[in-house]
Amino acid sequence: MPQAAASVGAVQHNLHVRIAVVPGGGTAGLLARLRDDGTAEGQPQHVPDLAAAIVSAERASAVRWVWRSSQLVYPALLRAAVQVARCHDIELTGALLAARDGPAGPPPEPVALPADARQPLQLPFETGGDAADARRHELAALVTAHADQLRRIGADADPVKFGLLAAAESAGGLAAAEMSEAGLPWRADIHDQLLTELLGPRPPAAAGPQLRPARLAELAAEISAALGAVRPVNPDSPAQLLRALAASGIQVRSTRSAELRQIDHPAIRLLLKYKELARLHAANGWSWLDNWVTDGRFRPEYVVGGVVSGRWASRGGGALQIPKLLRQAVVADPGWALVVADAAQLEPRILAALAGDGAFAQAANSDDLYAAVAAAIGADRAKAKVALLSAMYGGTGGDGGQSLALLRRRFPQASAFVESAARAGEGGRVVRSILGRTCPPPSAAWRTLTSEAGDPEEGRDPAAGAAARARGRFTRNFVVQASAADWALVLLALLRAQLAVMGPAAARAGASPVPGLAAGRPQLVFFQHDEVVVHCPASMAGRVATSIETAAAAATRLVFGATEVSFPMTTAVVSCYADAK
DNA sequence: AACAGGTGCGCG
DNA sequence: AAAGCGCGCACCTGTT
Repeated sequence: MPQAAASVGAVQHNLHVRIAVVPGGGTAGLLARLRDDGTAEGQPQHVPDLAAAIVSAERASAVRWVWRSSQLVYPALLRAAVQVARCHDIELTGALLAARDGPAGPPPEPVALPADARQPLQLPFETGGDAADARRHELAALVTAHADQLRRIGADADPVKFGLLAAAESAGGLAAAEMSEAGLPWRADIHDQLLTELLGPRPPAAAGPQLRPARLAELAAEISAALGAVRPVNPDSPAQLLRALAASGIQVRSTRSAELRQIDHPAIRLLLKYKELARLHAANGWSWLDNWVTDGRFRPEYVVGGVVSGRWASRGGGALQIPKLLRQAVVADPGWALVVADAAQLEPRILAALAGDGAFAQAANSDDLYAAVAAAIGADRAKAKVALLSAMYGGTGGDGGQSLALLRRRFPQASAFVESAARAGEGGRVVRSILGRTCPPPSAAWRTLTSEAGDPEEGRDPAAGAAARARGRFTRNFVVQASAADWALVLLALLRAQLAVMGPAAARAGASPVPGLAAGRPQLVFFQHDEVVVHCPASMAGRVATSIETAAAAATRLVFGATEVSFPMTTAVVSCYADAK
């Protein structure tokens, strides 16, 4: 399928014409064509209309745009309805290299920037020689930094994989900006109705932000009464609550829901209900709606590589912690559909592919990995799942300890793989993901604590052993979580490329819901670790679903080469997000 | 009034 | 049901 072949190019970092870009001076910009070694070819070119220059260069050939940061440069282009196929993001790639090389590594060569560089394309008019000079210097610094990064990628122990990581991370930066621009379809009316049903009518703003909605006020009063408290207890205050619970004979160490659920008491039932509703009100109530949803779209800001493992984080709006309840408010536009796909049981499958454990890979070739593992060790599915998660996260196994032992015996190589990562972490070493993302080194405080002489298990600060084991759990998990993030990122990059070459649906499928982005085209609108959501004309949903399958298979091949392990996607075409599985 | 740290809970 | 890992955010409380 030519489409798939084209999309693989999206994450191969060395196949395209590279052009360095410095925007600035109103709609203008400065361009420099680069040779394979990253040096500039000829003189920098000043273009009065950067957006137009980018569009025409993209039409002429396959370009990888080299710029400081998609986060800075790309939103303005998107608002001008310009999408690019691929880029080299200096900041994101620099972070990957810095994590790999550490403080002792080559000094990062920062791109020297004028003070106004954080607002690209904002200056309405060319302001004369000084600004133009600054941009020429910025371009020179950019070209130098890029050449340095290419050299350092090439010097990696596995330059192909690390180059793939840099390309995928850069593609992630483009996808993140596009997703923020497109926004997740969000029906404020449905959200508001849900809040009103659960909490009571929205308190008038004049009453002040501290006023509880009716249902919460009612529950708070009932909790105080049920605890026989003389003065009203604020259920939002763990300290007050702990005292009031103790006074009525309820002994708990904390006020966590998990602990309270063990207790059978009328006040506790009310309290658990209060906590659930208060959380909804505080985190995703009317003020969230006011702040984050406009024109029927939720537009969060994603932080690509914001988690050390390479997962994305988000800034504001809690985009990656949207409660499942509120998926009811995520509804496709009329005539459009949501294609929701998540990678089933991703992390244990990743471990299977990483560890090269034949028996485990065979189990991971099943649609239900946990069931296959259960059959292999002769335990029930629930126990097998707990044991497997314990093996990946460093848990003690609890009452699943026996299953954990069976797991070690039946899948020795997979066990050894995570154990070895744990030992590395305990010893203060760093570990890397399959594509070469590197975990942070231990802090100076950790080194001081753990480096005291003596037997690791006795005769020293017990906190040292605890700290070493905690780091072991971190690195044990890192190799799996970060490799899963690698795989998901490559999938995202490939999918994005496939969607971009899908022609727009027939005009009558409806107008684009996103002015500025190509009309009638499928749009990525959400990415949450191992799950993607595409908003597309309903007539294209089948093709989008197929693209996701194709992208998953291609990602597996690029990241792991030939492997027996399968990575099935659970895909649903729905009009409401809540209806997906 | 602003800030830091602790607590708690949503998501994967 | 939580447990092991990774996050962001809101609220409370004590301090500056």
